[in-house]
Amino acid sequence: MKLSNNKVEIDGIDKEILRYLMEDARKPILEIARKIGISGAAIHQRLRKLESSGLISGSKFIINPKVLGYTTMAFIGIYLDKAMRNPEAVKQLKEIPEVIECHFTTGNWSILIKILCRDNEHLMSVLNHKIQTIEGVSRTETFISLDQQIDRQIGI
Amino acid sequence: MKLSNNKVEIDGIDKEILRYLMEDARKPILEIARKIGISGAAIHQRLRKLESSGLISGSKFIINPKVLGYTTMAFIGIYLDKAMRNPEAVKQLKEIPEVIECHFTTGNWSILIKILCRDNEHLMSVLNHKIQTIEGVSRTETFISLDQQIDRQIGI
DNA sequence: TATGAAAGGTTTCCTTA
DNA sequence: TAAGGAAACCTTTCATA
Repeated sequence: MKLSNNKVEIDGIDKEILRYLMEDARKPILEIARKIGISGAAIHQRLRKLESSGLISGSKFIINPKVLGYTTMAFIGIYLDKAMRNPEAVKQLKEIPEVIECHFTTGNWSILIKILCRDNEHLMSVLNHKIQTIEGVSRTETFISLDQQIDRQIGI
Repeated sequence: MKLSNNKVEIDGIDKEILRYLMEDARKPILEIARKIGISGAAIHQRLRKLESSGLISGSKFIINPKVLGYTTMAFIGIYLDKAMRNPEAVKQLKEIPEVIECHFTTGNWSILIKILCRDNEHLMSVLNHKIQTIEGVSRTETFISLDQQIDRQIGI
């Protein structure tokens, strides 16, 4: 149900279903159905409702980049020239596969990105040859993530 | 196959399977099997291999926090007193449900976190009553994400 | 909002190349 | 070591309450 403030209302059963599937998207629906005590078809119907409300944006297999040799994660604050149209810079950032997040932010920087590289040498090369060469990028500040301690979705 | 440099070697079929499942974790395996031209059982066997290599860390339903009323994302750089043991601060950050990422970083801050709040008022309350009250936190710098333009996994 | 039933998909095991 | 067939179980949709 969609409330006037545009939030979606979900009940305890919806939450229970989502908590299982947020942990493991391929958990058998019938297994969840037996734990909750309703039919599999009822769960499918609720999932369709949650999908059309926009609460569920999809499902993903999560791959571990370290196993592919991507061991260096970094945040980069980007200063853009006043003259530069931000959307053009973002368009170019999208072409860089190492860039995995990009945010327009308040504060000193115009843009904050998260990037994933094989090692420090690769990071330096992406900075010098891909980020710094984008038109309008005047300066960057790099923060390497030495260790990620928390990575989760909002609790429901 | 695990190479001496600890990277895992995957072939074109593995990549094709993963590309489908990284987009949609519940995509029918038999549908993928028909597109690739091998049996469903062969795909399951490859997925088991990829799981035991650690390349696949699991699967998740992705929920859209905006639909639950969480519209304000922010990054917070945290300065810790020298005396403070960082792991103790992280332990306390894990208890704050709004904190969805936490990184030890190089640079000015000890810790960089990403948080998800309902609105600016909620953000201010988390900062003042939850983050700043952690022992050892001396100062914070907040960057609100006005708009996230890129959010993806590493390409394979 | 929930159900049973039916058609098709998942997953495992065993066998084969 | 990688692939396929078969069997038991699960998913998904539909008609229906």
